[in-house]
Amino acid sequence: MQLIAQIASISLFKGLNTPELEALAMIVTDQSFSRGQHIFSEGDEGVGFYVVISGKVKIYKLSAEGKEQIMHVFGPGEPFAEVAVFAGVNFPANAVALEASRVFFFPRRSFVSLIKENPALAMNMLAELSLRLKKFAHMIEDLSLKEVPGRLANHLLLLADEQDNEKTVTLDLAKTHLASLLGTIPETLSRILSKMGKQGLIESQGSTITILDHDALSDLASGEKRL
Amino acid sequence: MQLIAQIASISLFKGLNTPELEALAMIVTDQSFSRGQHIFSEGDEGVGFYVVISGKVKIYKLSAEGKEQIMHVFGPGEPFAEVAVFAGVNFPANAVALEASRVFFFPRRSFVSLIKENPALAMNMLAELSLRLKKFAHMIEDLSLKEVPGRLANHLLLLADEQDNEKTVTLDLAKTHLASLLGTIPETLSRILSKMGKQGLIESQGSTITILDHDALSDLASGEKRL
DNA sequence: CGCTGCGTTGAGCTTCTTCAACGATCGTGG
DNA sequence: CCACGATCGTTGAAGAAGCTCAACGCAGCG
Repeated sequence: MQLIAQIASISLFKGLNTPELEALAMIVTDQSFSRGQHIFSEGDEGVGFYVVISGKVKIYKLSAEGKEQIMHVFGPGEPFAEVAVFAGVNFPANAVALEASRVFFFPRRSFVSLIKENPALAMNMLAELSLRLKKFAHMIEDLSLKEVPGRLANHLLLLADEQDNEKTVTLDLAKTHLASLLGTIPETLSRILSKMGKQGLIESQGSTITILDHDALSDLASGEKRL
Repeated sequence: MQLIAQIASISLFKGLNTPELEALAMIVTDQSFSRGQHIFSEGDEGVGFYVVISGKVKIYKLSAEGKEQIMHVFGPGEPFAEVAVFAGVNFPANAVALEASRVFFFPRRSFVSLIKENPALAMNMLAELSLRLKKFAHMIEDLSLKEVPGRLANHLLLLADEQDNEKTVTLDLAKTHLASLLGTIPETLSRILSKMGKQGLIESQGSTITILDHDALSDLASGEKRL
């Protein structure tokens, strides 16, 4: 059946055999959300976790004044909200579909019993959480040790790497969202992009950015130079 | 034997039976570090993880200009550097003993095989990593959404809570370190402490701080008010 | 066609950092 | 046991980075 195949294609579940995948198929719920729709809110009871099948989901926090910090944007194949499952706490952030999205939901109780029977699944989950932790550590480092141009440069280089394209990068996020992900606001991002353009580091046209001076971006990203 | 008892008292290993604890005792290395001594550096190969037995260990990152961001300070009973074990990567940060410390080291390979045999251990580790993730998420939120006074207020309230003392709090860290943990510098921290004092929120004498206006601190911590 | 969300730009201001100086404390070696 | 150096904490003055507020063009969509 198609469902099993879809579950098997999730990297978190790789290495599982057919009966195990079937067990997962038994407990999963298939959910769809339209653009802008709320998946859960900070403080909701953490009754399970999700895997993005298609679309894009942002996890974010809001300040008292309404400023948003995006913690993560998840795409197809990526699990989110696992923390609530294993720490046994309420969701510590909000989740919204950035575009029409389909997600699989795995309820906590059933999933925990599966994982207890299944060392491979446990190891996959440990690896996943560890990587997440590493990303967060990097984010903390960026926020406190680098200025916005450095964070942006870093992000652009990462994108170039992911997209296998030395020179031309396509922003996968609206600039407003990118600003929030970098821990700043759209105005600041806009100014810095234009400054980078004037100094010949990049060329920016809409969501397409051409990297003109890779080395200068690297220097910015490592905090060795300033704009 | 004493070693087994010490291992058993580590909360990460709670619920394990005697043979399992003995297996851990077989692979552990007992290490001691004096104040200021280096435990590992960013980029070192992640060959295992640690548990603090006594003393205090700080995990931190350095910027290009030498500014430090403390990611975490671990005390007795707390494990650190697990990420390297499960993500199979090099240490992403530096570790130094803040005072004379004793730590247990568990080598990666042996530990991974133990965890594969042992669902309870896996679940404990998952819970541990999840909590860590939650703390980091909170730190990111603080860094990007709150100003320094808010972060400090938050920290003081947390300490008061931990220390079960509504009014009087003892800083467990040198102010220089506290500043680094809050993502700022000693000068700024000092100014804010004195400002909080002038406004009657706290009274600060060395590392002892008396909370005079709990509500005002709460307002600061949630970002609803300013100093 | 108007509306709404996005992106950009300018001016002013707040917050925080930098640089510098100085007093206090603490541990250590003479 | 004292003296010295090092670390720590504090304070002041100046500067930089980024935020707020406001205005405006532009595109997409209902």
